[in-house]
Amino acid sequence: MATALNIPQDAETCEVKCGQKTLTFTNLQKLFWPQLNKTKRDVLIYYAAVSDVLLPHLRDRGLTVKKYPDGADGKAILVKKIPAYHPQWLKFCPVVRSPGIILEFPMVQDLASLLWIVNLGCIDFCQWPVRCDDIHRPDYVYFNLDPIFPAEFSQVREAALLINHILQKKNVNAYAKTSGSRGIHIYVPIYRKPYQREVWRTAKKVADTMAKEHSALLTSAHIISKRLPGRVLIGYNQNAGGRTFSSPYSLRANPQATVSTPVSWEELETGVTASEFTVDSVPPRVERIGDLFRPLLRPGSRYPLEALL
DNA sequence: GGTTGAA
DNA sequence: TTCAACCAACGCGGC
DNA sequence: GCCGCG
Repeated sequence: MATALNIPQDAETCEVKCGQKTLTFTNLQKLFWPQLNKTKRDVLIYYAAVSDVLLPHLRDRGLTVKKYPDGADGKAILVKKIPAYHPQWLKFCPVVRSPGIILEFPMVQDLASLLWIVNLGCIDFCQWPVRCDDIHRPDYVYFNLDPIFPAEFSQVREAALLINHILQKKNVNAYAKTSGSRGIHIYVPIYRKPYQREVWRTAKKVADTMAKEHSALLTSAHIISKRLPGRVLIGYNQNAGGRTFSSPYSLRANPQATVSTPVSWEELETGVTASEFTVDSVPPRVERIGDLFRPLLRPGSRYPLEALL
């Protein structure tokens, strides 16, 4: 059952009980998507509605927070250090950046933390691929598929299906979500053993091999000028240290208010588009089919990194 | 968007 | 009480 | 060492 947030339609501010915690929502009528007539209130209601499927993916992972004080078309402010005024129950993941310098990344451990961060003016969520108890060993390998002009989303789908087919031949199950804009993200859950660097090296090897063997469809070139037009980029560099991935079910700050949405391989075969998954359509979809990314949370669905080679 | 701290 | 300032930074390859 | 990239 989805979490419904009880905010009066026309309230400008509102106090909400979240278990023992009390949250104050502010500027609720602020238009975040003027063309869609969607407000900050709609963002809070969206995240509450999908919180059952979103929270397990965010749990124990550091986040980078992006604020959009002027809505989805406005400037974005990246906030790595949450200011001192945060509630005392918000949890952090301390990361030693260099000797004597410790950065504290916020973690969303419950609904209250999620909504407190959303109230800062946050639209999209980016999470670390590692959990805080072992910040050097990722939980998954990640490929970022992006169309290179004039390629379109249909080619990205085709590329995703090809990559899945190749991984299936290695008896590896992968999971896909729309990026929310023009691409698709592919996740392969791995045992937490190899260091980030090793995961990156393997991702590069896999991407380069696939691009070499299917050069009419794929490219893995890091340098933009070396990417052939009309191909699909299979990006591996997000596996490098210190990078974050956009979370599943994250809203995107684009004019359509799309959502980065897990999709099945069958859906990709029958031709879904990225634009059909939005702030309006995703909550009922999640109610209907649950979380297609749930296997990523189960220890039993993981592979040794070498299985991808 | 929210807060702090200076004017 | 008003108002400006602040709010990130790094790993990787290639050259 | 610096640039391009994300």
